[in-house]
Amino acid sequence: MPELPEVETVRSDLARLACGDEVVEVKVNENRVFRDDPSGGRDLVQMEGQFVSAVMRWGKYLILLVSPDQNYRPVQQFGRSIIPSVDWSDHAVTAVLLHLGMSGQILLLGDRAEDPRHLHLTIGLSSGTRIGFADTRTFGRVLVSSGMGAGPLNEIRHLGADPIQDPCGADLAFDRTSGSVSPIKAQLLDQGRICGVGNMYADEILIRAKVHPRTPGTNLSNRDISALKRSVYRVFEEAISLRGSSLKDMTYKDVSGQPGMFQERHLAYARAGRPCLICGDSIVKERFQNRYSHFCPNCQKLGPCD
DNA sequence: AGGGGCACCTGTATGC
DNA sequence: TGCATACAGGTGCCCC
Ligand SMILES: [Zn+2]
Repeated sequence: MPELPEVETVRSDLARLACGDEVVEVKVNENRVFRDDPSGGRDLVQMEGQFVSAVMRWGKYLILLVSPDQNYRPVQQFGRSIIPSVDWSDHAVTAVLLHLGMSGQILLLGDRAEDPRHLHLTIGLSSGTRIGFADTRTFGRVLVSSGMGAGPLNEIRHLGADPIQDPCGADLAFDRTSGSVSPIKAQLLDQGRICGVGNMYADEILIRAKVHPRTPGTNLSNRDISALKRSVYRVFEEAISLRGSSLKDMTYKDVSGQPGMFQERHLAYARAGRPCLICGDSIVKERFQNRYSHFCPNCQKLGPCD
């Protein structure tokens, strides 16, 4: 599943492939990807003839900046705090937002005869490169942002701190954690507090911090909060360097179809019944809010008394 | 206000 | 073999 490290891997590959290229052709095969786009995809088609200025990311959203000016580049293209602070109101720039949902893939396409199934959208570039958006479960979506100017894009205004993009991302993200009774895992999954964490990385963060997923925020010590912050960085930085996690189902692969390698470092996710790599006890799998949590009942205790 | 529940979707795996 | 069911889960919306 594409979460922050997978989307970041796609972002950096796509930036290398597409920056400076002209959008020659936009082809739409499946209108449902535009269900949240006010123009139903027409605005994207009208970008033919414009140029890719940058490929950015906030949480699990990919952000393509497209401009009629071939030489325009946003000031902080490779820096941090891009979305909240850069003022591009003096440029003719449009942001295209892509969310991969559960099974969305950005793919570097080859021969047309070998196009994959569920290819909903293709973007042809002047270099000859064809970029595809394929998505079997169709939870992914694409939309052209309505508002550019100072401050965040309207459509992702609700997102909280991005722990990698924001200089103090994890500090910002955890400032309200111990004031809420919500289970810590629900707080990690809340994109309005910290964005980019999904079910898989939530479990990997929690087991490294030795915190039980159902611990209410109000029961967390300062030590727990510090451990959680450190785990967020540890997990995301290592997962990005290993190009994300690809499981058996291969719902995530990179733009060239290659798997990531962070799944080999998993301590909890998809390891139910196998030994905890810290203490040897069996990892358990437990229903949690329409998903599953994977954790070690010995390393991650719920209360002070058990 | 904020938290819980659910719809959306389809390929794969499992059970009878 | 075939049909039914479970499962994977991010997001947004409804409801309390
Ligand atoms: Zn353990």
